Amino acid sequence: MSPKSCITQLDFKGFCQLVKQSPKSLYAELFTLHREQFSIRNEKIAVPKLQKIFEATFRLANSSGFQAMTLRQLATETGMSMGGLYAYIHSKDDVAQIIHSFLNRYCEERIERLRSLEVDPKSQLMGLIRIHLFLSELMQPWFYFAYMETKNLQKKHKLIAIESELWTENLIQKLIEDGIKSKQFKQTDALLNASLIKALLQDWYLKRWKYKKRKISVDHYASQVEAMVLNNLEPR
Amino acid sequence: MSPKSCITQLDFKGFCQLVKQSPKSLYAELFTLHREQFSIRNEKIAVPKLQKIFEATFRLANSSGFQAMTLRQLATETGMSMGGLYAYIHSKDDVAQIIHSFLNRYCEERIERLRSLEVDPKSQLMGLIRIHLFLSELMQPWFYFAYMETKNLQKKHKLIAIESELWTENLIQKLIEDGIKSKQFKQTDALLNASLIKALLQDWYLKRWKYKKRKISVDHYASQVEAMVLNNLEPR
DNA sequence: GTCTATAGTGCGATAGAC
DNA sequence: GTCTATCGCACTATAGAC
Repeated sequence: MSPKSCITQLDFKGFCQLVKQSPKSLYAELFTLHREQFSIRNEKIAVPKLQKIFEATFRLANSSGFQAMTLRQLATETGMSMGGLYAYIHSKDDVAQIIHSFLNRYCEERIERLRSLEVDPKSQLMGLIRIHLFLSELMQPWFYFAYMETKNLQKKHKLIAIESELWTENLIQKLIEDGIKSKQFKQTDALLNASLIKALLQDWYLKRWKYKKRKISVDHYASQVEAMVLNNLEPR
Repeated sequence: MSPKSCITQLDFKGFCQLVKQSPKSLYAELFTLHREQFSIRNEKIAVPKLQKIFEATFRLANSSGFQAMTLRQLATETGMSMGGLYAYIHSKDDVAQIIHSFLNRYCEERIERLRSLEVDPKSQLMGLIRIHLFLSELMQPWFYFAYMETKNLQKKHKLIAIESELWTENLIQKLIEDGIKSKQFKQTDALLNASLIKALLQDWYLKRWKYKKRKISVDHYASQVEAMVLNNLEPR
């Protein structure tokens, strides 16, 4: 797909073709990035096991909390033994830390790459909203986990998580400020508006169960958020 | 204060005078409502201890999760012994359950009482937004706890929590629909708009640390949310 | 690389003195 | 009503066979 295609006109299906992500490629990337943390050396063996481990972690942790999940449950759920599990993770907390740091690197890389496809502030902002929603749709359990389990992290990793929360917000804020300068947007509190937009983006992955039940697609949600944001930012 | 005073013109200070809540009255109400769950009979002794227990629970659980909090920590933090603690709670899960069900009853009662002070749909909606924000400001640790720890509850109590999430959303939805009928609002998807408004309301207590750091008051936040909602619902 | 078996820890909860 | 002391259990993590 041409890198010149506008994100603002992209739907979720098009987005998926653009990022070409499969479960296999995802966990291969995870294995490469965190190689030194695993005792396993053989990628062919590791990748499918990692997929099992992380998918089971999301099932268990996202339904009753990471702290409540025991490694015995995780072993049962993955069909592995306790000992087998420990070839892939050094400790329970390691799993949470890997999820957080992999998700951060993964998303920042994609956002940086895709958002440069638009030129004017308004299109860039609309593009960023779509990218964020589509990414969180593609990686919903990861986003949900990262949001709910941040406070279980050690202080060091907690600070990184907070920085990452503020990073997206900052991007949004800058785009609003640029839009005000170029008269596409009216004068307004850019930072507070950025926070409110962030809240709308996060609700998509925090309340997925609700939207799924109501059969609201991510494309429909994106267009509603875009409309709300524009109604609030554009001069009347 | 006169019950005729409009909520739409109320600030947080006025709201506090209206509900006349003090820590003591709050925990007295909690003791009365959950009397049968405590072994303690003497209210004079129980109320200050309950305050200590719940405030310590919020400190510990809201910073690193309820599951991670141990009863030994809670005992240290309250200056009580393990044995002493068990005169007030029958189990650790009891604490979470009491927080959830007390908060629900507490808020529903206040919302029902206050929201009837307005007449037209638009004012009612603005009033409901303010009441919700002010209540969550007054009881921030409670709201935060309820949001983050819902999934730790047993199935039975989890369902009640979900119902409560949908209850407010339903109120908002109905007010939007009424506003559409009375032509105050333009034709729009009332339910989806209600969800988005809910997300904005929840962000206030979920990201309190952020707003506090930026010195954004609940009054300012409320006016921004109101503006955003009206820009989106009113005809251009 | 994966298993079974188990060591060692720290938890929630209780019994009984005061 | 509150304390100290302790029980029994389930957990994380590891050692050693295969």
